[in-house]
Amino acid sequence: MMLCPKSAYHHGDLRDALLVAAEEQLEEEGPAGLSLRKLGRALGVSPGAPYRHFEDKDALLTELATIGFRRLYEMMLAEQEGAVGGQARLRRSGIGYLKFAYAHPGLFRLVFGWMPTGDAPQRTESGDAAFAGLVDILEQCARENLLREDPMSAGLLAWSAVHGAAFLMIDNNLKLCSLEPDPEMIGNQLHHALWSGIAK
Amino acid sequence: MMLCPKSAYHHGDLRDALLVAAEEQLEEEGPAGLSLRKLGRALGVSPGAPYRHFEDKDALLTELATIGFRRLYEMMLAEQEGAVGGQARLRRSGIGYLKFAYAHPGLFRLVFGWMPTGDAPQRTESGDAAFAGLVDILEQCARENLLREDPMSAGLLAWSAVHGAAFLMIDNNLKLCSLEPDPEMIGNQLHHALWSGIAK
DNA sequence: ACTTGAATGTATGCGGCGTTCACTTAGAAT
DNA sequence: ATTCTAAGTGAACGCCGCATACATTCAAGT
Repeated sequence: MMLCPKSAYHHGDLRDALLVAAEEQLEEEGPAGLSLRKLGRALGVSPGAPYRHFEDKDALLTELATIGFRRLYEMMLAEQEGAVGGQARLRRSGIGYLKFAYAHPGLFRLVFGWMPTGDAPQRTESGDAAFAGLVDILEQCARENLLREDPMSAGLLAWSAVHGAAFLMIDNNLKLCSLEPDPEMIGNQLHHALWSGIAK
Repeated sequence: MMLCPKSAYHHGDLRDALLVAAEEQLEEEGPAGLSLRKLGRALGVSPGAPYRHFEDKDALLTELATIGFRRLYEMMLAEQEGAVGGQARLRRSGIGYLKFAYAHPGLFRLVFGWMPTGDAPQRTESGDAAFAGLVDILEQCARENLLREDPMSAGLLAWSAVHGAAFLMIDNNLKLCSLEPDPEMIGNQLHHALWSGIAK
């Protein structure tokens, strides 16, 4: 392992460098503006070099999406740290979801909105894990006898709501509701209405 | 207006033909796979011809997004036809939203997920109109004394939920909840949980 | 009917991109 | 020291977005 490359010829850690630079370009210019050649140029490497580490552009984006999904899940876990009770955990993990989307809108959109040629299996695995986390929380709620419905139905609504709010936030559509794009605030408001329903 | 072009030179209705063909390509290959040259080729016209009708590729996509937003709104209106009472209207228009996303996933993603260089004003207008429709329904609910919260808060949750469910549906993530991507069913389930809340 | 100007489509070319491939280099294993 | 392999080079191909100069058709206006 060569962490400090002395030779200009071999970069030493091109694969990781590509992923880091790719995420940066993704946030700045979207998936269309991301170019392997540009990445190579930015890292002082030839146009063909990235292909030693990724089969093609889709492969890089798929890996980025997989990493992004894992980081989203980690953010949800980190945010529930210390929360006790199913309701609090649900609220905090939703806020984690929104915080991630707000901090990394390009990556968030890549993870969900952009499917690199037919359901990459690794990405789906990450998704399974994240959803399993949500179900775990809702099952705790069920054990605590808090739920009106079965965990799956509640899970659909909870996930849909936070997922949709994340998109509305990063697409700057919240102004239609006269709301600021503040993950903490939106998350709390969402949770409140979700928990007790919108009807009398 | 020349609807049946006799001369091979002038297409006669290239602009509309481009939009139609573009939507087709969008659904088949996504916004990245959509190419003005390919559209020209498919319509038997030179590579530069589309630029007589659209300033650039972004302009075409922006127009497509604007049209898509309007059609989404129309589908929501059509679906509430005949429904009386705020609650029924809310449920039906949500189902219209989901039906549109399910029928035109590429267009739906374009409308929301893809922002062609900085907030095209027309697209935003269409969004305003659609959201105004939602607010109208919720204000009717408020007049009927059905709502626990103010219309805006309820609107945030309702829109978020249906928006998120639409994305989960077209990204084929509903299988994580063991649910079929059936707009009518999902819409009803969502509405039920939304209306009464998930908690006891 | 004739002219004229605008609208529409063609031909061509530039630079960037994804991708491939034959070649070179550097470092590790023997 | 030799060999083997992973990593990078540089040139090439075709496609793309886009710009420009040119050609053709249509619709008035006289």
